[in-house]
Amino acid sequence: MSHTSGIRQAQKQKTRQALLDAALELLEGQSLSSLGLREVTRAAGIAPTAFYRHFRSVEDLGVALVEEALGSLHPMIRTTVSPAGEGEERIARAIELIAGHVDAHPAHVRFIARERHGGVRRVREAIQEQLARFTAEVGEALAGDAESAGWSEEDLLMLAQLYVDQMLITASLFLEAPASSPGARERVSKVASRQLRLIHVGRQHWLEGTDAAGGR
Amino acid sequence: MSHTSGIRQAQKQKTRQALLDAALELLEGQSLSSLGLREVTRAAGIAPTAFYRHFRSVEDLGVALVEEALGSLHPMIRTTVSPAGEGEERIARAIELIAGHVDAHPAHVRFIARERHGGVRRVREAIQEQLARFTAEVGEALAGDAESAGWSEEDLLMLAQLYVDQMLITASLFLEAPASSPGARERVSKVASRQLRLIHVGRQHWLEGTDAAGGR
DNA sequence: CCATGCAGTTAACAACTGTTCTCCCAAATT
DNA sequence: AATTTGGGAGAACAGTTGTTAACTGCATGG
Repeated sequence: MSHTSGIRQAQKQKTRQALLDAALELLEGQSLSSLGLREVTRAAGIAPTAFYRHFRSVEDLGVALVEEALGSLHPMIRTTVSPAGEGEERIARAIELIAGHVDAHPAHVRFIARERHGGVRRVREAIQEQLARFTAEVGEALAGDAESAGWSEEDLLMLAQLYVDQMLITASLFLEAPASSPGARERVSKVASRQLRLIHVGRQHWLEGTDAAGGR
Repeated sequence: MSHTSGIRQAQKQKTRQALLDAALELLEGQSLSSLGLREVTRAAGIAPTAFYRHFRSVEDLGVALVEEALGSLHPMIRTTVSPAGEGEERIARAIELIAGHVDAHPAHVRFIARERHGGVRRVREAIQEQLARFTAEVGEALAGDAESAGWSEEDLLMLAQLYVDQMLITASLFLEAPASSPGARERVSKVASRQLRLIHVGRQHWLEGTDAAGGR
């Protein structure tokens, strides 16, 4: 049996993490499909062959990175949609949360944005699966909101998808905005919050043209 | 001086196109940053060294592909926003146009979606530049619409950006929907049209909470 | 305290990469 | 008709790649 503690297991996970970290750093300047096994081990400071003790291939390493990156994104998305405060204030808080997360984990965000449509199928699928889960969660959170009264589950999901995609776009824009220039940051915030507001307005008047209003 | 016609020039452009075509096909299964020069020339049926007669590097080949891909996308985006017909019908036509374009040029669409956030900086920038131009054009088209009366130029641009991003997302979803399953196609169409409709509703009620209504 | 398990190393392999230089030959120019 | 031009081919280069095999040393379980 494998003890969860022990010097051995700890060391193994330590170099495993070193591999993940090294890969993530290298991936800021290239895509996963061009990331070499030797390249990663070199950056991590271990022999090429030791790689196989942790992953079967670079592709597997990529899938592990998806878990790591979207695991840290998980709590954020939930908080973003949390129904506290008035509309305008909620939007501002959501934007700040996104900006903060991009500042805290830029490499993770870049990795997801890049590999979401990237060249490695299994990684793409892993990201899609996680994002689908997020969308479902956001949908549930929206269902608990007073403004969602009368909404069909189908429409809630399409709105959730809109929100999730909008979050990713905004995150990627923050990533591109140079950290040195607060002006660029401010511009991204402004546009993103207006877009969220427009979606919010559309949400508020959504049922007016539907059967729920009594027409047909 | 160089004649624009002539057997020589024609042949050169023919093999140049063969390189672009071969690269585009290879890029369906990987990212540009992992595309090799020899790989491309092999698929195009020419010697590796002949590559340099057309491009300085694979990176340059990528930039040329951006021109080709977004050049063909150019007329589409314009038509999509064209202000003919009633709201609901316009949305349906826009979705059909996107679906049709994805069917006609799947590799181009995939390339743009993949490399927009991909690992090659100059290609990323080329795509960003073209998309910014599209956004500006869409903004102008929106300005000529009756529903845009009273809108600030700033808000028109943020709406245009929302539309352009939405188009790309929808296109990428069509790409992922297996061509064999018309059911998946139908589902993508349905969600996308509802999202467009929600944005449209938001657009119609945008000015209600603003200075233009007389408040403040 | 000894035997086992296993993370990590070293050496070697065939295959592949981008790039340079030299040559060829047909089209274009004179 | 003679000469220049330029797209393409061929060979060779120094590096790099993923993967294999056989090894070493140390934490672990009996």
